[in-house]
Amino acid sequence: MEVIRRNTEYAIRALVHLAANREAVASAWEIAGSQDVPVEFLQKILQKFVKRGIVDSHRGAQGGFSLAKEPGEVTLLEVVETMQGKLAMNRCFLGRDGCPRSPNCPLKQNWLRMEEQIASHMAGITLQDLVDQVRESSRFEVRGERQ
Amino acid sequence: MEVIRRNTEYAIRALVHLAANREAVASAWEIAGSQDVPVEFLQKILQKFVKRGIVDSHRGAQGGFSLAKEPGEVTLLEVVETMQGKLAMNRCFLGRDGCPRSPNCPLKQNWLRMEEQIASHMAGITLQDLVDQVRESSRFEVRGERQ
DNA sequence: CTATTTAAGACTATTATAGTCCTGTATTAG
DNA sequence: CTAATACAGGACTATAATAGTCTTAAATAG
Repeated sequence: MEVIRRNTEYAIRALVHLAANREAVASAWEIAGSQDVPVEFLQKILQKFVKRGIVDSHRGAQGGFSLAKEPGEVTLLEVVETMQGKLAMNRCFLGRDGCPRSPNCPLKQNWLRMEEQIASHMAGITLQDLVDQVRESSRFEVRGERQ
Repeated sequence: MEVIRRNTEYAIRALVHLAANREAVASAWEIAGSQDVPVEFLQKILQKFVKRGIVDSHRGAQGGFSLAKEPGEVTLLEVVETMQGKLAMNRCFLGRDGCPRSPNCPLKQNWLRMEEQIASHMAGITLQDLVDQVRESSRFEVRGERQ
């Protein structure tokens, strides 16, 4: 099973790109190219972040997208939830109006605790952290490759 | 997003049923009825646990299924993994043979840590725990309902 | 022998995700 | 003012994953 969806992964990569080139305005086309994402799809994705106020958009020639906040202030949790909503271990399905077993469901509390664990873990990671880590590791790579 | 799938939920309920009526052999039909699960579908599900040695099956008249292990020895993790495989936050998709960004992927370690957290949480819960919790909470209910 | 019940695989239906396309509107360079 | 650029948004299609059904075979209790 897979928790993080494709478009969420795309979103993260795009935002890391924006965070790395802070100040600059990058077009969807440019981002898509550098991050291996279908352009039209990426546009859709970025729109969600614009609505959430995480990304600014600039129409017209020389337009594009830029981060609306400091990279240190955008958490992975926000990004993931923007794309796929609140992560749930299990919203109980049976029963039209909520799970009929709900009162004595032995798992509810456990699922909730796991959800909280993941959420708080994600809330502790910011775009800035990701940018830093990428820089760190690519420094090694470049050194290695230079002869 | 939803981590636990429908059939996994069915599986858990079925196993809790078997754990609660330890020793007894219950037919798929009986379990399905008491747990609101489509019978044929449940059969498919139980087969997986038979193969894993978690459930014993008994063919023929008066046959059915029974737990092959002590309820305290079957963990939620085993159950979930039997149904949906190892839980992954994100197996990176791009690239035929693994993610090309892998070397400097800023998230890999984070995803792994989260996966471990969830897995160890689930490994700490057994069918016995679930049965106990159900008994606990239904005691209240019965009391409440008896006028 | 016959009812019952699991085993197993093929098949279908439904839903979720991924991806495309088209039309419109704002912006800006010239 | 105009043409080119680039986002906005909705409709549409494709693909894949999940859920669920059906059919035939094999085992076993009585």
